[in-house]
Amino acid sequence: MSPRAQAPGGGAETGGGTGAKPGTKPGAKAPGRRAYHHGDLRNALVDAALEMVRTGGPEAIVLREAARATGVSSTAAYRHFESHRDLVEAVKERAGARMDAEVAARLTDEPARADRGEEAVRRMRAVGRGYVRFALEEPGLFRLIFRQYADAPMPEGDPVSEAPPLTERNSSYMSMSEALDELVEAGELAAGRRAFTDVAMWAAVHGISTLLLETDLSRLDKRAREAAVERVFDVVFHGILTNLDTSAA
Amino acid sequence: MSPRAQAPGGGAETGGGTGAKPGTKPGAKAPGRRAYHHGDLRNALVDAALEMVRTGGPEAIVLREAARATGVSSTAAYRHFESHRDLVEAVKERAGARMDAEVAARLTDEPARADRGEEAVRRMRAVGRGYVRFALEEPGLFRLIFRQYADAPMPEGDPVSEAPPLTERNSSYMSMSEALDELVEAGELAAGRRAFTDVAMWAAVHGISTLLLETDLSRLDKRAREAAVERVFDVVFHGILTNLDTSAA
DNA sequence: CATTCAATGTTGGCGCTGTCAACATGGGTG
DNA sequence: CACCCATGTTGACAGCGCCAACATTGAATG
Repeated sequence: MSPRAQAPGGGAETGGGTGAKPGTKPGAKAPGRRAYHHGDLRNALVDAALEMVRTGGPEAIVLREAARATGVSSTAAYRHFESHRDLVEAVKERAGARMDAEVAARLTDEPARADRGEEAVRRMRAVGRGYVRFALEEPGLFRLIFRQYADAPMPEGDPVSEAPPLTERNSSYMSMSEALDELVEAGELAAGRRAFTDVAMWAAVHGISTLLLETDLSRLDKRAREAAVERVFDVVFHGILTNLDTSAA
Repeated sequence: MSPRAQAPGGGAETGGGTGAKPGTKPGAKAPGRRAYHHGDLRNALVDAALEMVRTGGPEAIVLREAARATGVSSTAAYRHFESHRDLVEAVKERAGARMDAEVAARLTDEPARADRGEEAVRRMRAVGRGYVRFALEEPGLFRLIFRQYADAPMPEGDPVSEAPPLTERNSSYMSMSEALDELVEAGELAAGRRAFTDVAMWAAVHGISTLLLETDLSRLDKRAREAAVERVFDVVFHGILTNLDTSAA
C-alpha cells in the first residue's frame, strides 16, 4: 500500500535530470524525449523541490510546482510520496546530506597540526566554521534541515529509546564528538567532564548560526559576524580545555 | 491606504475577549452580545492565532480560521492586517513579549548572592534556564519567535545601519548582556574580552534550546536534558570567567 | 438633533493549493 | 503473445489567501 519506489540510494546530485536508472537498457531514454514513464521521477521531484527551498525556504516547497517544473502532471508525485509532508522529509534528508558534504569538504582548509590536541581543536574549529558558513550561504536548506513538525511527540515518561542512536545522522556533530574523544585521550579534557561536552559544543555552533540567520544579528557586517563566531569558539574552547593554546589560526 | 488601526499598545493578555477599547463609554458592549462592530477585533484575532501557534506551530496560523474562531467573517481581518504575513508578524511580537515575561518571572527562583560576580552569574544561569524552559514548554511560540521569512535581505555591502539598536528587543539577551557588564566591573571578566561575549552566551543558550527541540536530542529524557543544559552553562562560564566559582546552584 | 462619512464588517468570487477517485499507458514477466 | 502492475493522467473537491463591491455603524459636524 505504501508508495515510495526503489529509490536508488540517494547519490543523485542536483545535476540535470539525466539520471536513468542503472540496470535498464541504455538508449531507451534519450535526453529530451519524455516518455510516458519518466524513469527517475522521485529524484527529479526532490531536485526541483530542493531548488525551491534554496531560494524560498522550507515553505516554498509546493508539490504541484515541483511536478510542473519536472514536466509531469500535478498528481504524479503521489506515486512516490504519500503526501506533501513526505516530499518535504525527502528534501530534508537530501539537504542534510548536502550540508554534511559541504562542511566536510572544508575540513582541510587549514594545515593539520602535529600536536594531537591542537589538531583536534583545529578540526572542531574547522567544522564549526563550515557549519556557520553553510547556514549563511544556504539559509533555506539550513532552515529546512532543522525544522521539526509541531506534532512530533515529546517524550515525558517514555521508558523506551533513551539509548545510543540519537544524533548519529549529523556528521558535523559526530566529527566534533570524535575530536573531543581525542582530547580526552590526549589528556586535554578530563574524562569526568566529557559527558555532554559534545552537545555543548554543538549548541554553541548551532546557536550562533541560528542567531545570525533569524535575529537582528543578521544585520552585523562581515567583520563583526566573524568576530562573533570566533568569540564563540574562544569561549567554548577555553571552557573545555585545561592547558592548551586555543587561539585562532 | 495602509490599514492597521490605532491598536492600543499591546497590553491585552490572552484573557477572554472582554477587552473593550478604553475611552469608549461602558455598557455599550455587554459580554455575549456581538454587535456589528467587534470593538477589539485586532487583538482578538491575534489571540486566536496565538492559540493556534501554541498547538500547531507557526504554520498553523490560518487567517480564515482565526476569523471563524473570533466569530467574524473571513475577510474582516483585512481591516486590521495587510496580509496573512502581517498577522503572523503581530503574533510573533506578542509571542516574544510573552517569552520575555515568562523568562523574567523566573529570574528570582533562586536567592540572590552577596558577591556581585556570583550574583551576575546566577542571574545569567537563571535567564538561561528560563529560556530553555520556555522553548520546551512552548515550542510553537518559540519556533515562531525565531523564524525569519526567507526573503529578508541579507546585508553584504550595506553601508547603512550597522549601528547599535540591533537586538535591543530581546530582553533575555539584554539581561545576560547587562550581567556581563557587571562581571567586567567586578573584575571577573577582562574588558578586552567583553566584546561579543554576550552574543556567545546567547548563542549557547539559544543553541541548546533549538537542538532540544529540532533534533534527535529531543529524545533525551528529563535527566539527560538537564545535564546537557547544565554542561552548556558550565562550559560557557568556565570559558568566560577567570577566577570565580561557577558551579551550579 | 439630523446628516454625513470614514472605519469597520459582509458577501461573492478568483486562482492557487493538497489530495482523492477513476482512468490510461506501457514495459517486463508469465 | 497476453497480461498486469507500476507509473502517470484527468477531473474534481474543499480550503486557503486575497480582492472588489456592498452594508452597517458610531461619532463628529452643521
